[in-house]
Amino acid sequence: MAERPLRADARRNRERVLAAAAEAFAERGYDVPLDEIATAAGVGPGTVYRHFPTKEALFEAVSLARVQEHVADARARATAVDPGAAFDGFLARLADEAGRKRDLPDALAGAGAEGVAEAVAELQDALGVLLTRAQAAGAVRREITVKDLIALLKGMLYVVRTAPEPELRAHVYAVLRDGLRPPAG
Amino acid sequence: MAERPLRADARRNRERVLAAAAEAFAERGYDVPLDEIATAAGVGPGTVYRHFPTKEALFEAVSLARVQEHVADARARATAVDPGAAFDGFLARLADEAGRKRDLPDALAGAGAEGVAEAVAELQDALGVLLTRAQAAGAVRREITVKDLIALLKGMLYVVRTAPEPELRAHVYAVLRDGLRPPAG
DNA sequence: GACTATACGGAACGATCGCCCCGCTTAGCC
DNA sequence: GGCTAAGCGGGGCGATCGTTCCGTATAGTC
Repeated sequence: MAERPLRADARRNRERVLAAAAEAFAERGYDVPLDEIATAAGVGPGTVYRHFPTKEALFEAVSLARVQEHVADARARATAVDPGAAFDGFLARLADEAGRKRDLPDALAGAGAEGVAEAVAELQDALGVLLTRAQAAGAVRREITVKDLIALLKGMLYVVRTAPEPELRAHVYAVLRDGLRPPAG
Repeated sequence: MAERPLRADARRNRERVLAAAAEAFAERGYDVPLDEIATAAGVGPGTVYRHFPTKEALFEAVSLARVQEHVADARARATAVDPGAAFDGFLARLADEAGRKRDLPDALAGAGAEGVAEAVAELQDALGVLLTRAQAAGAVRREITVKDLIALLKGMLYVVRTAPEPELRAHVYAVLRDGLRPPAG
């Protein structure tokens, strides 16, 4: 165990690779060749493999960071005075982020990764709090489960990713938000 | 021009390839190796290329058929007495179909194909009729455009494709349907 | 049944890409 | 400054896959 600390250059390179990968995956999805990520990081492919055993592992590392970011966001909103607004705020931020990060839907899908699945579970918990509170406040229909919600979010992210027009996005968001409200009649 | 008619075996093989491709794309998306499609069709890869200049062309042919199927469906519902029900029916059928056809979202996306884009335009027209009538009947909120609707449909198809549980699908459908209704207040 | 254009099958080519190896460089330490 | 282990780079291997080529088979025609 007792992991020896990384050499300074190694740590720097690891970070560069992560940053380059985050950007590359965000812009072009999982399909970017690994060599391109390496080049963007100013590093050889071998170096990437020194830090991440596999391309998928690299993707997972990036996904993990992405998901955890939103876990933190959800937690931060968990105690807001207005549960409905807190819920909406989370959705809005997620939608906004998705416009810049092509890989967000895939990250949420987990792709069968160990650590990411755990983070998604955390996200479920954190989102569950937001959801339950919003439901209790009458801002969201009651039969929706956290799983439903995450599925819907993935759908929204997918739409946003393939449709850059802000107006269209706004409509999609509005439909989702209103669809989540308790039915009128 | 004056295309000479295909030889009998050629026409049979062409059809087999199309059928095999439709099934393969439906189940596994665009990523199925072409050789597998050929094998499933009981044909060599060369034969596939005799009928379709490129793998993408084959995919487009399949997509075209898929989209046209729904164009026909939309048109058939255009004159129904209850515009709201007609609209709902179209949505429901589309959602149902998506469960069995992984490639439907991509087909709708058009993927930059000549003929498919045209079919999607037709779908827009046909859907536009359904939409306008549903809006006039007060069954769908007015600010939604056909483009919004198609984007939302793509999102729904994506969700359905990645989530096999029927209950979850039903919830997603319900949220979408209710989100499309005119807001209560 | 023979002839020919059409079509078929599948081996092989080339490009792409994930991943590994190994000789060279360099950080960390005395 | 010298020593050593950690780290680096990039050439290259192997697998996958789209596509092509060409010798063989067969439908269509007389």
